[in-house]
This record gives sequence, C-alpha cells and structure tokens, in this order.
Amino acid sequence: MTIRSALLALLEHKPMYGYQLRAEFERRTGATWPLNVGQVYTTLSRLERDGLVEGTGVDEDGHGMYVVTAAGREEAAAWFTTPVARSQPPRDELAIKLALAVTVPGVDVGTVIQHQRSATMTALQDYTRLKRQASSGTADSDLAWSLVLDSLVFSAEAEIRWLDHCEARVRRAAAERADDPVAPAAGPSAGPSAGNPSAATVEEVSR
Amino acid sequence: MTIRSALLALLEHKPMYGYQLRAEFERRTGATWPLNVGQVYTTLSRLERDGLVEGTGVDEDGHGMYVVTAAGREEAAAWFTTPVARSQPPRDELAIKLALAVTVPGVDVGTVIQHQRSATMTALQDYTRLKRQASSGTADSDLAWSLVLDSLVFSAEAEIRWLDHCEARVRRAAAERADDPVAPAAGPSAGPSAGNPSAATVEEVSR
DNA sequence: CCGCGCGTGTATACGTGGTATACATACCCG
DNA sequence: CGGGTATGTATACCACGTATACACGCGCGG
Repeated sequence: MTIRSALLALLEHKPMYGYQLRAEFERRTGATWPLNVGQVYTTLSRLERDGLVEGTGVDEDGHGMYVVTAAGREEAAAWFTTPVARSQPPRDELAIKLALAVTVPGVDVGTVIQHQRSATMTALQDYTRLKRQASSGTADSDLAWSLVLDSLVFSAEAEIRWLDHCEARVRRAAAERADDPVAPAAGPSAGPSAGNPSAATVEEVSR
Repeated sequence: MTIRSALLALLEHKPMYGYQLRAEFERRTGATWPLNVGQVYTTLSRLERDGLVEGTGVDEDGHGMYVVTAAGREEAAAWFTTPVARSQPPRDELAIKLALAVTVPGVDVGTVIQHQRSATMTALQDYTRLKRQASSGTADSDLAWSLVLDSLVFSAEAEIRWLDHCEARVRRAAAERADDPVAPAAGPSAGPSAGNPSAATVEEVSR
C-alpha cells in the first residue's frame, strides 16, 4: 500500500487536489517512479471510502480538494514509524531469474549474468550523471530526490556485487561437480577452470 | 510479469500441473517469496490464452497438465537473455517513505531511520542464520536457494549502508540550515561521522 | 466404522497496483 | 480563429496478490 500511504502523508502536509498530489510526489522523488494520474484519483476515492481523507467540495478554481481526517493522520504517523517488513520482501525479478537459470537445464547462466551486469553498469552511470545535475539547490525536495538517487546507486552497486558473487559460486559449483569422483564426466567439458571465465553453462552446473 | 515468465521457464523444463509448479518454484527459491496457488492457475490460463502454453487434458492421476508451446519456448529464452530493466525500477517503499519524511514537516526522520535500521539488522541476522542450515547439500535447488539468500543479504547490507548515509546527510543538512543566516558557515560543527560505528563507506557518493 | 483433521489439488472472487485513454478546459501562438 | 499543449478529472482494463470455496484421499482416535 505504498501509494496509499504516500498520498496520505502528502495530504497531512496540506490539503490538495488530485493533480497537485501527483506533482508533489514526483517533485520529491524525482521522476524515478512516475506516478500515473489515474491511480491518484482511484486511491483518493479509496482513502475517502475508508474514512482517512475527506473530499471538501471544490475550491475557487474548481479543483476537488481533499483533507486528511483524524484517522488518516493517525495512519500516516503509523506508516512513518513502522519499518517496512523485510520478512516478506517484494519479489526480486533478477533473483528469481537467476535461481531458475541455475536449475533449469539449457540456460547459459554466465551469459545471463553478464547481460545483466552490463545493463546495471549503464544504469549506474546514468545515476551518477543525474547526480551531478541534481545536487544544486538546498531545498527539501532536492535533498529528498538526491537521497532517492543514492538509494538507487546503493542498490545497483549491491546488485553488481551479487552478480559477481553468483558468477564465482556457479563456477565453483561446476568445478566441484567436474572433479566429483562419481561424476559421469560427460565429455571433457572444456575444464571449468579453463580459459573463458564466464563459460559456465548449465550443462556443467546441473545434472 | 515475473510470475508469468517464471512459470514459463519451469514448464520449459518439463510439463507440469498447477500445484506442482508452485512446489517447484518454492523449492528453487526457498520460502522467500511464497507463491500463492491461486495465482498459478490464473497465470496458467492467461499463458494459455496467449498461446504460450497448452493444456493437454489430465494425466492418469487427474492432474491438468500443461506443456509449453514453441512461442512459449521462445519467450522464455528471451526472458533469460533480456536483462531486467533498471530504467524503471520497482517502487521502493523505504525510499519513498524517507523522501517524504524529509519533506513533510513534523516527521522525525532520525526515528524513522533508526526503526528501519534495527528492523533490517534483525532481518540480516535471520538470513545468516538461515544460511548455515541451507548450505548443506549440493543439489541444484540448494545452490539456487543459497544464491537467493545471498541476494537478500547483499540488498539488506546495502539498505543499511544507505540508511547510515541518509542519517549523515540529513544531519549535515540540518546543521547547514541552523548556522546559515546567509553564507554557508565553514564548520559542520557536530561532525557527521560522530560516533557512528557502522560508518558507511560513503565513498565519493554525494556532495 | 465413522468422523475428523490434514495434505493435496483446482478454481474463483475481490481488492489493489499500474497503464491507457476518454473527456474537458484554458492558454499560447501562428 | 484554429490547433497544439498544459492542466485537470474520471473511467476501463489487465495483472498481481490474497483469501476462500470446493473436492478428494488418507491416517488416526473415539
């Protein structure tokens, strides 16, 4: 319920109308997670249904304004103090992909890792490029957007470290299997510790 | 479309029925992202609708079996080779929360950070505890599940580093504002790296 | 023996997230 | 004056996630 809570928090600051909420959200987070306008309106009506905000007619310009209720203020405060649950983390597509890549035969894990690695590297470069032009002002929103950017950088770096780690472990697992006494050694398999460092295919890893 | 692709990849391995798919998915990823059974069936029908899998009646035990089609095999291969798009990363609830915390008045950012930090630390301890009992066998699925676990560890560590980084930057920003009549006074006074034991390698990250 | 819990297995409903799009107004500019 | 663009509201539609209904088989104790 990320969007829901975020809109609630923004409304706690001051009453707003739909379009304005979207603008404020994006101003604080950069264009990192573009928020679709439609979602704002549907979420607002759900918030009103649940008694967390209240639509107070239209203002002088004809905008449908919303104010947060007491219950809403309470829930917003709870959102800020309650840490996000790491016990059930959001699905990580990359982790799932690699987990399947090492278990499903016929997939070249090394290639998957390298493709992802270079993609993440370019993203990282984009972030650092953005950072130069983002750290100009001293406004709150600049600080927030800069922190969000840092978050992206940190997680991208972690992802690269993890990919390297995976490559090493996959290679090691392949090696263990190769000189496993009972291993059928289907073909010389070009020696996992041979020239190409990224040549660990599933044929070597699994089965 | 994570689930969709994952199921497709599993079916590429061998034909299966719904419940079995869920079991295979969880065996490879541990219980990290428990996959709801219902989702399997709805996803399977969507896959069939799109011509990527084909339901081949029931087997001798009455299970509704599914096989992947040529188009499905193609899409699965594409999924493995195409890196996950970092250009539009999934919404990060924590990053959003902090970005709003520093921009909405009346929120104690320090408290938010500390709560999250301790929550992430406990999660990290849980992971390392799990790791000991997970690295026993040598089967494919053990390697996969172990890699997934490593992914969680890496990202939790990154999160903690980021939180420390945020704390330092927020403190610095507050200090600048405090002794900032007009000109940026020289001394950062309190010193951002006061007593923090986990002093993140903030590198040349920002400012 | 029979009911009961439990694991296995399939299917559907419902709320939310996310995206596209329809629709309306205002304002600038050629 | 007519069209493009920015602002603003609203709705439709699909995908995801969870809960739940429903059915079957099997072991176990009263």
